[in-house]
Amino acid sequence: MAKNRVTITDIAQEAKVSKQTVSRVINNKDDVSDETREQIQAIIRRRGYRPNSIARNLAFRRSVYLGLVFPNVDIPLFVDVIRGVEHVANQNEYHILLKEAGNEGTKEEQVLTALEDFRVDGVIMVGPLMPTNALATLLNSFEAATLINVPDVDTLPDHVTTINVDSYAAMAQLTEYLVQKGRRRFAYLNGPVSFPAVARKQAIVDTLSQYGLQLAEDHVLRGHYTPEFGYEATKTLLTRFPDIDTILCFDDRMAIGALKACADLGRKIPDEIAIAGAHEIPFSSFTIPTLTTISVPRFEMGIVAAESVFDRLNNKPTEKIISIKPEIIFRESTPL
Amino acid sequence: MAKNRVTITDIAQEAKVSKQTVSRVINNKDDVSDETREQIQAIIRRRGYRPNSIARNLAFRRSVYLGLVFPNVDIPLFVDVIRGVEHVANQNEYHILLKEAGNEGTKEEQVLTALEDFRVDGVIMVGPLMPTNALATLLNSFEAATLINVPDVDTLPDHVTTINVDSYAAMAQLTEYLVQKGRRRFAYLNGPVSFPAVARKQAIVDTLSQYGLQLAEDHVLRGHYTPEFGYEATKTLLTRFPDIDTILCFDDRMAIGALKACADLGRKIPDEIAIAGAHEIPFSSFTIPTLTTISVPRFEMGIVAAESVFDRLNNKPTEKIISIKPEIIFRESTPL
DNA sequence: AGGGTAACTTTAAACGATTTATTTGAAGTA
DNA sequence: TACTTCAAATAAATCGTTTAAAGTTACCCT
Repeated sequence: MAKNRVTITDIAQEAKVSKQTVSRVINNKDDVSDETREQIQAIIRRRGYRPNSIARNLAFRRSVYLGLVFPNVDIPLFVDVIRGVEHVANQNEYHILLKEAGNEGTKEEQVLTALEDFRVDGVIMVGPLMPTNALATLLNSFEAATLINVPDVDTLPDHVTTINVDSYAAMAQLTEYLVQKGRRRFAYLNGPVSFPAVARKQAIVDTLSQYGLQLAEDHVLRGHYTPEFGYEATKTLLTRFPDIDTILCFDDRMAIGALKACADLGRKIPDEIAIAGAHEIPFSSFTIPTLTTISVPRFEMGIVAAESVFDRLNNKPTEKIISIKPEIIFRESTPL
Repeated sequence: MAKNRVTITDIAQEAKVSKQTVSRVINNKDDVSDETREQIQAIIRRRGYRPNSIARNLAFRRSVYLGLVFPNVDIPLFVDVIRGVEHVANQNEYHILLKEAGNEGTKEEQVLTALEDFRVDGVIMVGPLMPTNALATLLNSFEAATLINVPDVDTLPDHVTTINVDSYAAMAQLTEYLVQKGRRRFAYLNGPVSFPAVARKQAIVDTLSQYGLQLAEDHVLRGHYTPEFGYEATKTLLTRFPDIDTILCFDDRMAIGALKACADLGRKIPDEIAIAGAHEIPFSSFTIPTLTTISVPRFEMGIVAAESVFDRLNNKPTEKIISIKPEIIFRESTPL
């Protein structure tokens, strides 16, 4: 039960010194004799005193909080990014306030406002969806902000760092590879609206058109990051367009559903149909067949994001735009 | 950039009223005339005033924070439990402070102490590993605490709620089913030390012994929740003990590795070897063959955990010990 | 007109720390 | 002795809000 907690005043009284002397001891400052210091420390230990962080944060002007905003905890980046951020936050003795902003960005404003109320020192936001200029205004309230996967990086204020995965380049490279292997009829299972989702589709379209090919609109389906969607979508596509020879997926989870659908339909992978995913997950090298995927260094993104925030807070020079190169991992689901 | 923020004093000055009147307006209290109220609200809107939550929390004795502690963000329960907790926290206008305590529980004390410093109103802790009596002492600092998956529930203080999955019952049922299908030589891929890990193994041992069978110690390997471990462990086991006919896994991720290993070794599932996992993941119905698994209602656990905390905070009557029944989902990886 | 009451407002004191002066006392210097 | 210097400690103000108590009107009633 929340007991009546010991305060700095209690300690000061018992030690027969002023609160300020106690405060000095707590914060390891000078101007306290060794004798007094030890005596106060002994009392603190004995009484089990722990300074109230809320009061402390009010007096400091630092809150020691970092806001971490995801559209949804279900997105592919979530676990690894949070691991990276936690790691760096711990090193800096910061704490993480976690928020969901909704898959359609509906709660973004509300969430940022709440974080502002808590005077978080910095914000890391993954995949914001609101208009960039409105976002820029909201972000003005924070000393440091880092956005992951966001378009229009140029129009953002100076104190905002952006980290983008170069989704376009990776998908273009993968598409080109498959075209050179003789693939002609591409389909794309797209994810919920997001910046990388748009970029990747554009990469496919552009690359195909360089070869005089095209990605038909009815070969593109949009859905969630689930094997269920991948399964159903693949069945639908292959029923309607049996000559499809390549299915690119926004996410490995979808791709796993696609693999299963092909297995159920008796379509050979990769001979008849090539399949590739993205956002490597631990399972993609354990599927049957193993899955070709675009690997995004998610943990590193979390690390870099958090570091950029702390660099801002400490007025260190920081890059404003950070681009991360994904890597294509070729496995059995695409032709050699 | 952190600009100089508008305070309640600024609003009071501009409205030519006292801070307290403004406070009343903010908190929707009585004793303010409609005229004054509207006027103040207008000023608040115009100046973009937002009350400082830190100062607020200091004045209230509620922090509006919930601490959420996991051993690691990589554990099977993580994403769904957090979703559940977030959901309920949002409804109550609470905020989540997320903490990792380490897979060996090394940081548990440190983390709980930090949460105490922040005066979180309640704590939800998943899979604590420290000795129960030490834990009980630490939890005394909180008004409400809920533990998920913890042994020795009886020795915990009254204000602590525990939520346990009845891992023992489910695993016993599954084992019995497989024995009745004629399986005799069981192996078990165990997870990192945790309460459910211990309980499930015991369930296998006990059930087998009822049938005069036993789980040989060298048929039990321990490792992390990864397909890699499942893969390697399965290969090791099947090489050393080719007559194993059942591999039970602590987690679906391991089981997926086991499936792959059997495929690589040319062992037929389920005819030669039955495989089952636990903690249903989205993929387990998309593996080839599909995976039999013990399904734990993780999202509901998050919901229930958060609700129990709020019930405590609001002095509503609450159950002290909540037991959750997992469900066995039979699929292709075990005999019909 | 006096008293009572309701409707508002204001003053002042928390909340629990830090920060900014200021004071005290002892030691050093000329 | 008188003056400066420095360390050690204290007092008071501050952070931005709420809460409790006191104060002011205005209105109604007899």
